[in-house]
Amino acid sequence: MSSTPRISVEHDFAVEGSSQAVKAQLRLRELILKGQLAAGSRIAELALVDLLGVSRTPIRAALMRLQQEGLVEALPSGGYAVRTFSEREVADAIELRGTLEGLAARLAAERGVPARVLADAQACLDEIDRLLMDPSLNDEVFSGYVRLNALFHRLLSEMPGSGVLAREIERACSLPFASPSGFVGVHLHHASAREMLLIAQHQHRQLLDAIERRESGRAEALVREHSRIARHNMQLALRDPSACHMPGAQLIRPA
Amino acid sequence: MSSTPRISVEHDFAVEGSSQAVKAQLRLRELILKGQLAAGSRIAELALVDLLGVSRTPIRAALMRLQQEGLVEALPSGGYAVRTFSEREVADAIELRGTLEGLAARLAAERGVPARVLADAQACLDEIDRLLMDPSLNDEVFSGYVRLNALFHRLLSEMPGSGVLAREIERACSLPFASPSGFVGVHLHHASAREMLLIAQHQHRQLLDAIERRESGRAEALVREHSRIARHNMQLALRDPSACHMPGAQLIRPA
DNA sequence: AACGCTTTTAATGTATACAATTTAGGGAGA
DNA sequence: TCTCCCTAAATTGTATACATTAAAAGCGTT
Repeated sequence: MSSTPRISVEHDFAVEGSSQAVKAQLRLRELILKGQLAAGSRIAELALVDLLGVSRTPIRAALMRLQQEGLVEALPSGGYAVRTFSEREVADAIELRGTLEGLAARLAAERGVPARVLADAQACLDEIDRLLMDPSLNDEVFSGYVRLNALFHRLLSEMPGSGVLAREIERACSLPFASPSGFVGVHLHHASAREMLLIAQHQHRQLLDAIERRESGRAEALVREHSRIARHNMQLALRDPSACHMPGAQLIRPA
Repeated sequence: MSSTPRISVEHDFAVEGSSQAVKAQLRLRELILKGQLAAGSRIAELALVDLLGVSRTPIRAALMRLQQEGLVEALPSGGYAVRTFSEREVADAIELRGTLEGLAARLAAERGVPARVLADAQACLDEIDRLLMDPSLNDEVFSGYVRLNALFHRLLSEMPGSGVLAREIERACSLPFASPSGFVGVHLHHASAREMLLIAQHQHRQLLDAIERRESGRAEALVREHSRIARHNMQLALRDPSACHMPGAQLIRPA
C-alpha cells in the first residue's frame, strides 16, 4: 500500500488499557457472537459479573451500547436478551448497508475525493488483485481478503468527508452478517469461491472508476448491486448452515 | 381519519410514569433543544443531579442515549458535551433521512403495503388537505400540519414492514432539524409559506400513488426530491436565523 | 511577566448497597 | 387436574460512596 491505513481493525489486545465498560462491551460481543450466550435468552447481569469480573455498572453500560449495535434487545419488563434475526431482517440489514454505502458513493462522486484517499483505495484494490492471483485460496489468503475488503469499504465510507454518514455506515456494519465481509467466506470450500471474489473485485474497480469520473449515478448503482452479493451469499449460507462458520450465524433463526 | 393512529406523538406528560432514566432523557433533551445548556459546553453530571433531581446513574444512562441520538458527544477525556452542527452536517443529516425514507418507499412499492396502512396514509393526507384549505395559516393550523406531516412520514417508515429500517429512520429523525417537520416552520411569516406546504403535499400524494401502483423507482425518487424541501428551508433559515424558532436551532454553528 | 511544576480541587468511572418490580413457585379452591 | 392467587426469591432500577483521573489554581523559577 502507498500509505499506512489510518484506521486499524479492532484487536483483542485492545481489551486491556481501556475502561471497564469497553472491556465488558468487547468481551460480551465476543460471547454473543461465539454463541456462548443462547440466542434469544435473557441476559442476567449478575451472571455477567461472575463471567466478566467487573461490577454491574460497566456491564449495564456495555449492554446499552450493544443494544444500539443491535446485538441485544431491551425487554419490556426490563433487562436485555440476546437478539435473534429472521432471514428477512438480515436481508434488510444488508439492503440498508448497501443503500448507505450507495449514498456514500454518490456523494463521493458529486463532491470529489481527496487524492490521498483515492490513492489508498487504489492501493487497497491492487493488494486484493495480488492476493487473488494465488489460485489456491488458502486460509491465509482468504483472511487477507477479508481484511482488505473491510478496509476498502471503510475507505469508501470516508470518501464523501461526512462524519454523519460515516458513523451511520459504521452502525449498519456493526452486525457481523450485515458487514461487507460478513458472508464472504460462504463459498470457501466451494468451487465458485474464487469466481465470486473476482466478480466482487471487478465491481470494486468499476466503483472507483465511477467515483473518479464523477459519475455519481453509476457509482451508487454499482454499490447497490455490489451488496447483492452479500445477500446471495446469505441465502446460500442458510441453505447449508454447516458450511457457514461466520461468528454470529446462530443468531439467525431458521424460517 | 378512518382509524386511530397506532403511534402517538411524544407528549410531555409521558415524563411521569416512566423510569427515572427516561425522565432524565426527555428533560435533558428539552434543556438542550431549548438552549438552556450552552452549545458545545461540557455537561457536568453533578449539575444535572441538582437540575433534574435524580441521581447520577439514570443521568449517565440518559446521556448515553442522547449520544446515540446525536445531541451530545463523548469527550475523549470522559464526560459529554452539547454537540454543535455545521451547516454541512445538517445538510448531510437531511440527505441521510431522505435516502432512508427513499429506501422505505422503494421497498414499500416492491413488497406491497397492507391496505390498512395505505388507508391510514390516505386519511392523513386528506386531513392535511382539509387543513390547507384554510388560507389563514394560523398557529393552530400550522401545528396541526406539523403533527400530520410527522404522522405521514411515520406511516411511510412502517410501510415496508421492516423493523430494521423503521428503527434506522427513527434514529435519523431524532435530530430535530433532520426530522421531516424540522424546518417546516421557516416561512411561517413569509408570503410563500402556504405555497411550500402545497408543493410538499402534492409530493405526498404522488408518493402514495407511486407506492400503490408499485412504481418503486418513482417512489424512491419522489421521496428524495421531497427531502430537498427540508434542505431548502434550512438554507433559508440560516440566512435569517431570527425567523427560525425551531427548537435546537442554536446548535447549528454559523459558517 | 511568562512559563512550568506541584498541589489541590473537581469531575468522571466504578463498585456496592438498597428499593422496587418482576418472575417463579407453591398452595388453595373450583 | 387445572386455574388463580399469594408469597418468596431473584432481578433490575436507583442512589450513593469510593477510586481514579483530568482540570485548575497557586507557587516558584527563569
